Amino acid sequence: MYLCSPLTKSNIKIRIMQLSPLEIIRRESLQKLRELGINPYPAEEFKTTATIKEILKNFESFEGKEVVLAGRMMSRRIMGKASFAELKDASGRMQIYINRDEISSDAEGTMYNTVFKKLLDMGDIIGIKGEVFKTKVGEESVNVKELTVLSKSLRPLPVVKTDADGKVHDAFSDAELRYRQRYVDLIVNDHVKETFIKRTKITNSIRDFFNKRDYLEVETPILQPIPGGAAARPFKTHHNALDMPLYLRIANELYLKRLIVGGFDAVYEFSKDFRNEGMDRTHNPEFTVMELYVAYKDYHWMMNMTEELLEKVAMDSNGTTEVKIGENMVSFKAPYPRVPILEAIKIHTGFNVAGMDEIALKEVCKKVGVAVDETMGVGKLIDELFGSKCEHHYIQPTFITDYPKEMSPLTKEHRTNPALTERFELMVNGKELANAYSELNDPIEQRERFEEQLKLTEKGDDEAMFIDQDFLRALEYGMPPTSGIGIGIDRLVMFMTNNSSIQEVLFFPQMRPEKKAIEMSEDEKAIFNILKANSPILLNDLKMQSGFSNKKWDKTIKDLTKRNLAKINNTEEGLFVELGK
RNA sequence: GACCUGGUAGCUCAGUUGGUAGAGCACCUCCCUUUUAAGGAGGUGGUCCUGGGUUCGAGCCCCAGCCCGGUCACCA
Repeated sequence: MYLCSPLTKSNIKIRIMQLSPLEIIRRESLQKLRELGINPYPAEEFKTTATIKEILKNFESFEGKEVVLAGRMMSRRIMGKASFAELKDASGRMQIYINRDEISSDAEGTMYNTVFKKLLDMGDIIGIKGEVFKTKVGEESVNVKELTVLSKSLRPLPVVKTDADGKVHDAFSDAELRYRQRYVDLIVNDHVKETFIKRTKITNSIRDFFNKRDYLEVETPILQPIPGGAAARPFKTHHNALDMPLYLRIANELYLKRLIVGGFDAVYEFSKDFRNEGMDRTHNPEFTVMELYVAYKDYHWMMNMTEELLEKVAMDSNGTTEVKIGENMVSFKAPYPRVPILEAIKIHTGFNVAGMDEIALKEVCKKVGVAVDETMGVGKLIDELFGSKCEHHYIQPTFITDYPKEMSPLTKEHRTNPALTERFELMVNGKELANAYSELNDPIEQRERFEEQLKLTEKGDDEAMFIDQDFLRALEYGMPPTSGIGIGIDRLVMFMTNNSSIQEVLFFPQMRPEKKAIEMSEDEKAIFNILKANSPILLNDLKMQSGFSNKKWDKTIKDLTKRNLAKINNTEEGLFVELGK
């Protein structure tokens, strides 16, 4: 069965055998190209000699010279025997000039009059050979001598125009269409492409920083028998050969620590993690975290490293440490203030909650208007106070340090205060960007912490909590004192590219599936196939050929006509059935 | 999960108290050899998200649903 879905929200439901008029014209053009002996999808390599960016950057050295370019035709201005078009390659856009007498070898000017003007469309991928020149009005252009069809486009692209002032008209801006058809988004929205190029610059910058220090980039399992390292609902799957459940990782922390046990001094991984939870502007079911573990370091060292890293990332991706995020100017220039979480709460609520028990803390929460419930322990209450009363104040990068122990089961106890841990979160623009610890490496305490967590979650949590015995075994062999950090890469990219939605920094954000094609039943297919071969056909003949009973025939033909796949015409010659439009 | 916007031509969008569905661009035909949101003349194109209901009559009103977005809740 032939399926096609026009680029339109109202027709996201996939139509059967229905092409839009624009698509029909393009398919006819495709056929005519073939009839002219032009392969619309040639196999040969097309060797280019330059990119558009190079030409525009060094125009003087290219002017008057011959170049070969390939790209997508984004617009056309046809003026009789000559035309201008816009060619877009991976590096940029430039104008090309096409003259009938230059590109056509025959007297009829077939290449120009028929191929270029009639059979090519906006969106087609072409190759050109020609001479670089400047037009009368000073636009850098290529005077085309040879035109090659490299790939015919069968669907019309959205038409986006930019005027002389740089103002964009009729922008392709519908978020749903942009995310579902990111390829179209990337073709017509240059700034979208820039975002993703910047994303790669950011990850390259981080890799460069770590590799220069001889930190080892590693890969650890995505399929894990025990989803550890964080508390979140995992995606569950099943391994057939082993007949056992497996989980997509929610974090890679416990595996990286095993590698530190194994004797690597510093390992890092860009980890695609998966969490089976809600989706919103800042959460996608799969997302990227960069985790780094360095032996013989503590969280103070990690803060210094983080400052240095982010300053470099800002420079490498934006060329400056001052980055505009929403309405705020944020400076990634080191150093960043360090504020203990209890200090932050004191500053923003006026209450010193240090040493308070659960009852006293709940009292404070009530006074400052933070909702509480029975399941909340000391750690959760402090976290809640910080989250709702303090977090949003930290626009400039700030390390919030020394979180309560209860909230941090993988973190080493604070060297001077046993109620706290050696942990920091880096806040930027009022949101968490990174989370780091002096890692807990006491295997006995680690086991106890896991068991405490188990008790906490038993209170009324639907998230299954497992104790990873193998991880504990590894710790029992001895892990050096280590500091680790996780940086939310999607969030970092959002900051550096000034996007407020995670979907803008993921090529293919998760979406609900488009509506399924309406499948034809076997009976409908049978009728439809007869009809396809003979349309129009006398209704009685069609019925005879189908061999269906009266009832079956009636139902099937009614379903087909209802969906416009078939049409019944009452004429003087009799009742005819023909293919629907 | 709750609430709020929205869904109309290929794209971006109008659409009055409920009375024959509109514009710009794109597309098609014609003119045009340095234009640039090219221009001029003419034309084609619609499951008004889906399904019910009210009505003589629904793009518009009512009910249910679908999908995007936003806000909140949830989320180490």
